[in-house]
Amino acid sequence: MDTPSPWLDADQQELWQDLLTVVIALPAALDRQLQRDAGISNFEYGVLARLSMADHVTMRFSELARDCNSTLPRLSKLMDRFEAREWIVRRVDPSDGRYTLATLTDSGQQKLVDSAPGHVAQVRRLVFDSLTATQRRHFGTALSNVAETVRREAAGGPTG
Amino acid sequence: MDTPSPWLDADQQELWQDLLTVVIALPAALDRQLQRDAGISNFEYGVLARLSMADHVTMRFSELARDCNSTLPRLSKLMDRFEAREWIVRRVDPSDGRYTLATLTDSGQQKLVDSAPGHVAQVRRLVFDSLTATQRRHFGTALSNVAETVRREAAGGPTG
DNA sequence: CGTTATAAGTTGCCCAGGCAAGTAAAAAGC
DNA sequence: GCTTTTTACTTGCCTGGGCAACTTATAACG
Repeated sequence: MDTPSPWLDADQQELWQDLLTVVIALPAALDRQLQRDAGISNFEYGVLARLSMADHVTMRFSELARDCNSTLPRLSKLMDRFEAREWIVRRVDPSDGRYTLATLTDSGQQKLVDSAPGHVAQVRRLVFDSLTATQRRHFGTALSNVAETVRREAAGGPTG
Repeated sequence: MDTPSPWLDADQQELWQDLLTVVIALPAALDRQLQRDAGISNFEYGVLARLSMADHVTMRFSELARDCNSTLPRLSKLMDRFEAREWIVRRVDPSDGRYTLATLTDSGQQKLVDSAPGHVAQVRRLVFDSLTATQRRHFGTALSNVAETVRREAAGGPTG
């Protein structure tokens, strides 16, 4: 392979700065709105949302962690809090004692329903309203590539 | 105004999931590489990089915080650590005692120079290599809009 | 000028999350 | 079938970062 120039050019720098702004400030903005209006974080919202879409509103911890871009310790501790608020119940998987199942309770579902509209509105406002229909398509395509690369990295990646 | 449909459609959902993956997993991947190869975080790298580009490698804390998407308390504590490692020196702005100036030391610059190549390579690998030239342009345009919106939100936003 | 208001940093308290070590259950090896 | 390994989750320890309260320095007001 030839020697790749070690630095980013001006265009790349600008894109990179904007991307940094988005990856840092966007989650912060989502957290602010959810914290203010619903007392939960963006991550917590995501877990409730994912569970609500599962069969019998029930999932294994490991699967839930993967889908929510989380680690197991992080999810385990979150579930402690959710259990205390009675938003989920924990039980050992009867078919394999290593797995733990989380099931969303009625009040957990209610919490999601209550906080969803404000959150969705915030997502619209911060992301979709900034883009034309064409831009949205292009953005989606490019983003899908980057997301795929990053997902692979998060798994075994180039190290494994 | 008419009633906006409260949910995202399928395309929007997909874009949104990819965006969530990127904003969560991309910083994590950057942190892993930098932590492993240089013992610093992505945020710390960004602060070193920004300072290195300033006149006399010196900036006011408030300005540095803005440019690095940081809060003052966060930056203040980071500077405690950097000062302990002698990567920066702190001094009161002689022209206005409220401001504090941070100046990058030689070893601070050295740290940046040492860690830059690996970091830049990681950025290339995770972002730019996933995109064609055309996608990169489109992506940059859309991203710039979103970044602008999010920056405004981080400042006074719609509340202020 | 003395008083009040505003701006820039700092500190303390608290909590979330990372990592490494520990536990428990199932699968593999022999 | 007993030991060893692997998988899934949990726990403890430690650090980073958010927020609110405090300190200090200038600006604005009268």
